[in-house]
Parts: sequence; C-alpha cells; structure tokens
Amino acid sequence: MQASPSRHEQATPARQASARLKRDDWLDAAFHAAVEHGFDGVRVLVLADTLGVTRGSFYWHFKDHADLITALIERWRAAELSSNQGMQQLASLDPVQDLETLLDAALAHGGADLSNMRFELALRGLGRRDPGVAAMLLEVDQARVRLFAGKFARIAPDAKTATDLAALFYLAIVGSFQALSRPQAAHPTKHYLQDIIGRYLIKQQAQ
Amino acid sequence: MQASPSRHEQATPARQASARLKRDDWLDAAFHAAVEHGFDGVRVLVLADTLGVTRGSFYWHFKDHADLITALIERWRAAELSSNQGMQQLASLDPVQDLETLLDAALAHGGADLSNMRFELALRGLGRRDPGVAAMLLEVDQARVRLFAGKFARIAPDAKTATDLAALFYLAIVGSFQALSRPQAAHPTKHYLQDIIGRYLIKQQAQ
DNA sequence: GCGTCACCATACACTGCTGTACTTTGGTCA
DNA sequence: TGACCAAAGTACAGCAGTGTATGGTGACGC
Repeated sequence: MQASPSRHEQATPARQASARLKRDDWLDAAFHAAVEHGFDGVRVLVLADTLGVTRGSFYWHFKDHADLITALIERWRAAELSSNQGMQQLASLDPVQDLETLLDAALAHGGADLSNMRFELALRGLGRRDPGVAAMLLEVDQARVRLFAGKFARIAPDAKTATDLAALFYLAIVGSFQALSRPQAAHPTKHYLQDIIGRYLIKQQAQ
Repeated sequence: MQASPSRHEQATPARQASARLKRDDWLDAAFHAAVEHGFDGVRVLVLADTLGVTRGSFYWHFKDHADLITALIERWRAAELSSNQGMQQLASLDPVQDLETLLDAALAHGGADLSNMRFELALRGLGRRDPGVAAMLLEVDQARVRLFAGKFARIAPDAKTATDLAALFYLAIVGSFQALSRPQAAHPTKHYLQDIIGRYLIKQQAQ
C-alpha cells in the first residue's frame, strides 16, 4: 500500500565498503529488523552489527532507542499518508477497473510490498500497547477507508452501501495480511474479493 | 471465539494468601502477560512477581521459558478447536439467525473475549517468526472458515459463493480485530456485516 | 597542509533477565 | 508425630542489551 520504502536496503551482515552512514541508513536497518523480528527485535546492538559499525555511530545519529522508534514510525506515517493521497488522484473512466487496481495494490504480497505489510503488522502489534501509535494507525485506517469509499461510491447504489462495502473490504484486506496466508501458495484473497465484486456489486448496479 | 480461558485470573501484583501454585496458574499469568505485552513480554521474572513468588517455583513446574510458551500455545489451540467443534453442533431452523449468532460470538469485543482476541493477535505476531506457530494458526483458521462456509452454504446459491463469502467475512473479522477498532466506541463491524448479509445475501436468496 | 567536523571506536557501568544448584518450608497421610 | 514431597526460597554465574564518556579518523574546505 506504499511505494518501496528505502533507498538502499542492506541485508548482508557486513557492509561492503566503509561508506559512512546517515540517519536514514539506521532507519532502514531498523525497518528491516522490525519486519523480521517485530519492534521488540529492534536492538541497536544488532543493528550496528548488521551495518558493520559499532553503537558509537548510533548514539551520534539518535538520542536513544526511543528516538529511533519514533523516527521510524513517523517516516512510515508520512509515506503512507502521501501514498494514500497519490492513489486518490488516479481515477480512470471504468470504476470497476479502478477498484481492481486498488485491490491489486493493497493485496500485492510480494517483494518490497511484503516488507511493508509485515512492518505494518508489527506496527499494529505496537499499537496495542502504545496509545499514540494506536491513534496514528486509526488515522491511517480511516484515510484508507475513505479512499475505498470514494471508489465504491461510483458503483454502489447509495452512500451507506458504499461506506459499508469499503469498511468490509478494507477489513478483509487487513485480515488477509495475517490469516489464511501461507507464503508459498498464491494468495487467494484477491480472487475472493474480485469475485465478490463481480458477483454482487455489478449485479446490484445493473438492476 | 472461545469460552473464558482461565479458572481464576489474578491481576493484582501480590496474591492474597499463600495458596500454592499449580502449572495452570503460571499459564494463566503467562496468558495475561501475552495479552498485555505480547509474547516478548512474557518474562518468568515478572510472572513470579505478579504471582507473589520467586522463580524457584517456576522452574519446578516448567523446564524452561520455551516450555512455558509451548504449553501456553498448546492449551489455546486445544480450547480453540474444541470451541469450534461446539459451534458446529448448534444449528437452528433459521440459517440467517445462525450466522448472526456466529458473528456475535466472533465479534464480541469485551470482557474475557477481548483478552482472547488480544492473545490471538499476539499469537499471530509470534506466528510471523515461528513456522510451527504459523502452521498451527493456519489449521485454526481453516477450521473456522469451514465453520463459516457450512453456515453460508444454507443461504448461498452455490458452493463457491458460500466458500467465497465465508473467506471474505472471516478475513473481515480478523481484520476488525486490529483495524478501525477504538476501544471506547461501539464496534461498527458487526453492523457492517449484518447489513451486508441483509442487503445482499437475502436479496440473492429471494431472487 | 592542516584544521574542522561528521562519523565511528573503545571502554566502562549498569540493568534486566535466564538458568541451575542447592536448601527450606509446609501440608498430607501413614 | 514424623517422613515424604510438592512447592517455594536463596544464591550464584552468565548473557544481552542500554547509555555515556571520551578518544580516534578521514574527507573536505580554505
């Protein structure tokens, strides 16, 4: 649901040269750590290890561990909301095509999007303990549902139906992020949703 | 989606008397810790604190920390699958009523069910790192979708529609566990789903 | 060519948590 | 009433991680 997150991701334990690190490099490493091990697994000691430096570098760029986490979250939030705004712009003549494009983007479980999905799940895990994070996630969720509702409004018979369907489908998408999703198999969720759209909504429209 | 989890839950830091603890008491405490702080927050030291004993007791009941976690997960799995089987039994004459009862049970976000919901979310967080847990969750998910599909089969026009709708609604339920759910407000998800059922499915059936 | 500053290393103190070996208590039943 | 044993206490070693103070280095500007 967002473009590729980072400029240069580095998964290998030791960096190739002695290129000096910037704040964003630490944020990228923290991003991947959160994706792999959750927010509890974001340790500055292991980040320094994977980046090939010591923690002395970290405490130059960040005040402390909490500073890293808040910066990481804020970067995601900004990118997410801006991506949401971008999606709101593009609208073709075919409303069904628009919805399927939106579903494709939301359900693209692979590559960089898979990392974004897992990061978002880790973030939701954090939101269950941190009210501030929970409020931020609610803001993002509502922006997305508004986006969906805008698309559904073009094919639904009335406004309430549009918002209901938007909420239902968005919740199903969030649910598909973590249930019934074996990584090896092709993701069936997309077909579910597209079938449902084709089966009910179009029928509804054509009546 | 499950009955009350534990026989006697104890949230207060110091226990009232010197009642000796059993294995299940430790599991109950671990359950609540997982609910509150996730699985990474299940520490035997803090469990001992809240139970009012030292860790000497813990290492009598459990081999180590991993032993506690696997026992906790297995207990949940057994209770969940048995609860699922119980729900499969009850079926009234009215299929729509059955579905709404099922949705009520699935979406009951309050009291002991809220703890169960949060525990399940913590478990899914763990499943993202542990393949064994992920496989177990897939098993539970599939059992639940089968349950839903069985109910939908009584009102849907064909088998594929029933399984599609079951998957869609189940995913929406899982999604509603963590998105768009501010604890203070009444949960709108139930009304979404009931509206959708009333709006589309019944119409579909009556055609 | 040299100083400056952004970036990094090193060393230390400290905390929270695990696991283990051993001892102690207290309830129950012969 | 005294032995037994489940349950809990005590003490120690060790590990992983944070934060801090301070010193080192290398690329760039002048």
